[in-house]
Amino acid sequence: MPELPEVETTRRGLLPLVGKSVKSVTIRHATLRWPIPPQLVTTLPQQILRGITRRAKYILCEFDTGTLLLHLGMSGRLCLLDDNYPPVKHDHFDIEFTDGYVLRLHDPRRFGAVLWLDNKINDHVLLNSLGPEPFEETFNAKYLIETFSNKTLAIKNAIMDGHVVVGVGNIYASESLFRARIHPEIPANKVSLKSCERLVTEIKSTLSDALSAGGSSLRNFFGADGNPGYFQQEYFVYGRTDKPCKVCSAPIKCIRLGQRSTFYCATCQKR
DNA sequence: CGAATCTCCTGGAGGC
DNA sequence: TGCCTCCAGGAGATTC
Repeated sequence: MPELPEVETTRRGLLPLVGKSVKSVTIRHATLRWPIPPQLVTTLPQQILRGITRRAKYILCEFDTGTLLLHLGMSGRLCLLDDNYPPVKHDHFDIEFTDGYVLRLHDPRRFGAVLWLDNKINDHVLLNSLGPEPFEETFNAKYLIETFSNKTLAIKNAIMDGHVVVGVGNIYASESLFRARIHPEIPANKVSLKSCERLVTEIKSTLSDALSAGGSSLRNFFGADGNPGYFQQEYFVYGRTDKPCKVCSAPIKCIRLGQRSTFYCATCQKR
């Protein structure tokens, strides 16, 4: 499932499309997380793609009359094709450009989204209450302490909440907590300032390490060019149940937290 | 309000 | 080979 580094890698891979003019839009399977708006077929053609930005895990394609919001869900992949190749199963949505390039959404589990935002995008309900981007200066230990002050839920669940900070998915939540030596079950409001400082540092470095590695490592991620644009990244704890901790050799534990697998080292991450 | 649970969906893995 | 069950997971919706 694409986490923030995969989404950002995908966005960068799509940048060659900026400046190009839309020729046609094809919707093959409209029922993603929400229905793909049918009016895209008539509104997008002849518009020029002005820019591609990102907020949280949303990819935002700017046109003159609005913004196309793309989300990859868990199994989504955006391919940049140099010709209109025959679609395969789960190729749900295409934007064909006048020079032959095609932006194609492939999403087997259909948790992804394609939406059209008319208004100022920051007013949209999906975007207007998001927390800071992890790489922003405003995401710091002081902010975390204040945000956590009334939160009793487990710290791991807290950092996966997009209203706290965006872009920390299940893999990087476990990885960041390990690197910060924080037990995932500690109530958020019990995490000390020192620990929050380490956590902020490690969330930033974990995500930026993954970004420089070209995304993450899950089997269904592909770069925007359609190739497996990643290499297997070494995790400290994620998916390493019972394997030795890379720091202390104790066996890695796996528990369920908020219906999600959570990995940690009981020796390195004290309660 | 916060917190926990439910839900969407398909493919792959494992059991028999 | 086939069928069944379980699991994976982003994040909004629902419930308490």
